[in-house]
Amino acid sequence: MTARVSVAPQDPVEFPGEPRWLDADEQRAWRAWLYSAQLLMDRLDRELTHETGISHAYYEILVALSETEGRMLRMSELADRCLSSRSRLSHAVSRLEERGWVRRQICPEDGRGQLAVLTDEGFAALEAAAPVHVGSVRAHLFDQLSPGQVEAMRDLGETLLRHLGPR
Amino acid sequence: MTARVSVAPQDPVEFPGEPRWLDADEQRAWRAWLYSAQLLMDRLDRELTHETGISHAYYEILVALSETEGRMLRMSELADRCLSSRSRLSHAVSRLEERGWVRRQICPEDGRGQLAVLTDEGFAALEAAAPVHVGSVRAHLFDQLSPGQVEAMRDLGETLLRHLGPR
DNA sequence: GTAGCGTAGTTGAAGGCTTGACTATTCCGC
DNA sequence: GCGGAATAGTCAAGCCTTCAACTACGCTAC
Repeated sequence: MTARVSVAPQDPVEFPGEPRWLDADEQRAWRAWLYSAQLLMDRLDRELTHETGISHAYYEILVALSETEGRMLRMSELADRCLSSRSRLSHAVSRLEERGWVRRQICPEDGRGQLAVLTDEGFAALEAAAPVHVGSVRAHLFDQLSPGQVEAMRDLGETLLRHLGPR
Repeated sequence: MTARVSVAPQDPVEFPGEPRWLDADEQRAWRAWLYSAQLLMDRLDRELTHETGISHAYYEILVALSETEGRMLRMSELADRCLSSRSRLSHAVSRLEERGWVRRQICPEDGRGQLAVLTDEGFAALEAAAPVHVGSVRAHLFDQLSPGQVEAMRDLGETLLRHLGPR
């Protein structure tokens, strides 16, 4: 993490000069954010996987598909929505195909493209998993926060998204 | 159904009946948090790995060791501080050992235990990486936020940690 | 029509992570 | 001391992700 190690006055190319180290308050804020984010994601993923056999990554794919007209999306569009690389998504869809939850279909408008289509079995699996996931998010996130904190969380997230966000 | 082996000393969550679904505001807050957290972590890890060849996971191990008296820790203590499983840490330390940055040492007080010790080379690698990491955290996090937002971030993180947190 | 380039998506190898089993050691009650 | 339970750590198998090719198609200009 942000160790306060002193460094020789030699300039690394991209980050020249002595960096502005984090002060004690920033340290504390950063660690609290990092630890809580890691623990929360880990917890949600574990509970979902354990109760339903669906990892959070797979869950996001199923959700993204279920929210579209026709329950289908181009592979790259799906990858973008899931914050996933093309390659990663391709592998993941292959594994979902093996489970019978998604199938591939050649895209009519663009011969290069593929459509990932959510099957009825896939939708049923999602329906079964959704209450578990919502339960976890409530228990470990919303039930722990005041309305003001929820508001702050949204504000924080949206501010960061404006900087990091999809282009 | 599932055996539900609870690893953490925490109540397993029950998911009875119809869940309390997220309303539109909660949805929005949740997605903003989730996406921003994923993007930020991904960004920090990528920049660090790209500039220094050290992944964020390895960086955390080096930092944890560097902050202790004697720059050494028991394997399990190190795993806890890095939010890592024992197995994962054991693998990671093996790879850090191959790089010459950490070495294992039998624990004098407990024959079962191992100490992970940060070498001088490891400390030097950390010194070189630290400015890069701090630069990323500043650029993508603190430079984007107002003082009030930083305060809110700390509050949020600490509130969640009280619920999820270690022991 | 075809050359050249950009885009969409897949693939395979390499390596990291997780799970569960396994060894070795210590602790504790007798 | 001794036997059983608990603890520390490692290891192997399998899954997942990444990276760097690679195939296939579309678009534009000549």
